[in-house]
Amino acid sequence: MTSASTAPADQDRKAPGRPRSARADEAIIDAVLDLLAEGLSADTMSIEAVAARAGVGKATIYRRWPNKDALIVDAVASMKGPVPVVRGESVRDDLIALLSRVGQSTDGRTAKVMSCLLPEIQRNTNMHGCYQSVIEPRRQVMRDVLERGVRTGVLRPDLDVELALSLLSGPVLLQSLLQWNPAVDSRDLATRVVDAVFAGIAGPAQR
Amino acid sequence: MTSASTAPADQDRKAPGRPRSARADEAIIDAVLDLLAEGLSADTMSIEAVAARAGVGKATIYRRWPNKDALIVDAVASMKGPVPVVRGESVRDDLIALLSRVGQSTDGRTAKVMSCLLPEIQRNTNMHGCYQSVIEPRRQVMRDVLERGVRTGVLRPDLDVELALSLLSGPVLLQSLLQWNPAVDSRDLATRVVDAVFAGIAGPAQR
Amino acid sequence: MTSASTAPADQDRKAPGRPRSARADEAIIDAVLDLLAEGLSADTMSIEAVAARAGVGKATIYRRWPNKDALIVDAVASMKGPVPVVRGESVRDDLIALLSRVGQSTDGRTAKVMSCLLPEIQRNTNMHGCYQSVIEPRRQVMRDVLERGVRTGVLRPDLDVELALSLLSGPVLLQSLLQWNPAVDSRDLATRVVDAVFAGIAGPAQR
Amino acid sequence: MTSASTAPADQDRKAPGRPRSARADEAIIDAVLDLLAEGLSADTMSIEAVAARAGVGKATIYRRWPNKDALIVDAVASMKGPVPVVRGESVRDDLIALLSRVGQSTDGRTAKVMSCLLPEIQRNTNMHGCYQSVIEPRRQVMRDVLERGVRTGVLRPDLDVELALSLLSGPVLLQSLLQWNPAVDSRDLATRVVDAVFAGIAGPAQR
DNA sequence: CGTTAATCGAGACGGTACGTCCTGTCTTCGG
DNA sequence: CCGAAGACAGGACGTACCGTCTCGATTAACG
Repeated sequence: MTSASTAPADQDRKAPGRPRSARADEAIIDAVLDLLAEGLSADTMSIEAVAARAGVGKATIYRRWPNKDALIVDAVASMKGPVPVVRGESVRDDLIALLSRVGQSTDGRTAKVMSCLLPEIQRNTNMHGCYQSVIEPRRQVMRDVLERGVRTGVLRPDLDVELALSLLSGPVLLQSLLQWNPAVDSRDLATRVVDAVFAGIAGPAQR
Repeated sequence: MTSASTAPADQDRKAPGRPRSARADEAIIDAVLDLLAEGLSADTMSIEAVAARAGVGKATIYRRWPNKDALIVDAVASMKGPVPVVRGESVRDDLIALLSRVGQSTDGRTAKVMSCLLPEIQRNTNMHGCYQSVIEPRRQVMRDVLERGVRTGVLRPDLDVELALSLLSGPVLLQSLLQWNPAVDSRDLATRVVDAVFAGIAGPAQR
Repeated sequence: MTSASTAPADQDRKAPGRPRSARADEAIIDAVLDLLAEGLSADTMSIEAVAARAGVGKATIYRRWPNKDALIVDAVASMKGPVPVVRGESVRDDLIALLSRVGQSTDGRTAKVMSCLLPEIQRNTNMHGCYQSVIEPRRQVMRDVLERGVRTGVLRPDLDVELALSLLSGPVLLQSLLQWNPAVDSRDLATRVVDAVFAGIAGPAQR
Repeated sequence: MTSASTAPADQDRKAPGRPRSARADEAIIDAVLDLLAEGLSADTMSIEAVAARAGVGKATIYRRWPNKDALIVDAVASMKGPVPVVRGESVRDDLIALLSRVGQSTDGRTAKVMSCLLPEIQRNTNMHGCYQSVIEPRRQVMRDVLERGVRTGVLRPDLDVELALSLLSGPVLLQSLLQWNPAVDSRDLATRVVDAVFAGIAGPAQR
């Protein structure tokens, strides 16, 4: 996933010279996440600070990533961990479980860092690769759940899956992005969103 | 609205010396919007570039705004124009009208600039004032429409208005933020979102 | 003399904007001379160290001089002080006086710094301006003395003045450049060189 | 002469392992001389460029020389070739012959490189070894010629040999160092210097 | 003939300095 | 007093080398 990963099977030829230090990779990624968690934005964070924190020369960073954006993309991607797996029984429970993970993580700093990712994407062309590696796989899991729901009749047969994807993830993402209310419980919000989207908001006069 | 605007009627005392040039104000705001429309982010945009584009000295900018963030907030706020007014007949039509305006504008550059605003808010404390002056008024208009819907029975009597606000604006904002599909028509998306949220996505097996 | 000297009479138009600080000029030159006197060579000396020592930003240095070489040339030139004036009575005494000053100065650091100048000249094209501003004026003084000697008959009527210039200054400069023997007294060496060049080294068998 | 030359007779123990490549030695020295001849100074020349030009790893250079200065000293020393031998008949002709070689060589690049040597000596302590191996032997040859001249009566009996050494070599070295006039013929200059120093420059009024 | 050990090329390592650019403040001038 | 122009101290940028190190692959002489 890391752009600098020297896939050993890419070519049978292995690279000459001293191999790159895995410890440096870790230290750099860790330093980026630390600094992001300390509240620095992607632009405020300086490469020099990353190098100092990681105990690494600047060149060691620039050897691996062409620019700060690529570095941050990789750092964030590494933090997200594996793509979640759903239980596959209840469509509603699966959706709640998936949405609960948005903007939350076992690791404390994940929550702070995650919201740095989306903003950069739309305004920074270099960040578009991030979408592919991080966001899209998770969207695909949710898409699968929705299609299963259509097949089993839990969801409307004429459902626009992409639209439903937006209906569900939009509100949750917006909350984590803008943190209008940081006290909101992630699981509780997810439950309320799923239920409301399932049932609709129309009243008696509408039907 | 401009934080530095020396409202002449604010005090009976008139300012001594040369009054500030209104032309400079306009030129500066215009330059900021131009640069944002050209794709620069709030951080990439340098004050020096704004000054050069506006044909103005840097001091003239710093005399009016304490820092770059405040300048951008004002620039974006000035661009959004007046708070929209709804027709007040059909709740559904009013919601569609409001959501259609998100991420779109008569002015071509508005669409590009708007999505620069939200990302900055949650990570930049200086930007929180922006929320108050730009976003919240528009949320209030939609909140009013939703409450009217509850009263008239078009919406559920037990509706959580804030949640409904998120359900409706989340998907639309997310689309404009991430521009997953730039070809999406703004009005069409708004219509589909409103209808889906009204009716819900649950299928026959669910009921 | 300073390349950055904003000659006020150069144009009747005076520069707009804030004028350059004379204190910064002095502080920078002083820092360069200090560092050179501490034994750093022209290459070992870093611009960053100069800026730190002078309490000045790097940009303030680069605004005045295009590169390190030009800075050093100016620093050394400023140190040499005014072109010496001879008494004009005895040709021999004038030559001894002029040669004594080579590689020596009342200021302690001058001696250490001076020898940094010549080596750079021949190998660094940027340094050629230094020759014009520092060395050549002093050569001209000695040239005048020699021509006076030819007119008064103290020196041969067919004397090649340029060659004599080399005969006299070569040995003295070489001593100061290479410091083969740092204990050599500057005035004593000058006296012995002048007398030997006057009389020649040929023995009885030669005449 | 090479400081790193593992004299095989130095110890009876011969080194185990793969012996050092003589081709690498040559290639490195050659690359240094090439780069110097291309106008790079001792400091401008980077070890990395030497390694690249020589087709050699950097470690192969650092295994042989402790630093750049030592490398350059050896490179220049190797270029100077053997100490010249004089014919021993005419003192004047021998001196002219010796001085003509200063700053000139059959090899085209020698002339360019030689003047890089002296400047470094006096300001770079690491270079002092260079004086011993290159310059002093040549000075000794000239010293012998001068002492022979004193014995045979061609030169003054009370001649200060060291001073005479400076009188003769100073002007010639200075010319090659500063290249005030690159068109000067080396042999012609030597002749004029020797004759002038022999005869002195004093005129009729002096005697 | 296989072991051993120093060599080779290549290049990554932690650093330092480069020269450029931008920030937010200041200092001058003319209007 | 305002406006423009621009200098100021500071600091991050991305590049280039430094001198050291770590690789796999040679390349001899020794056992």
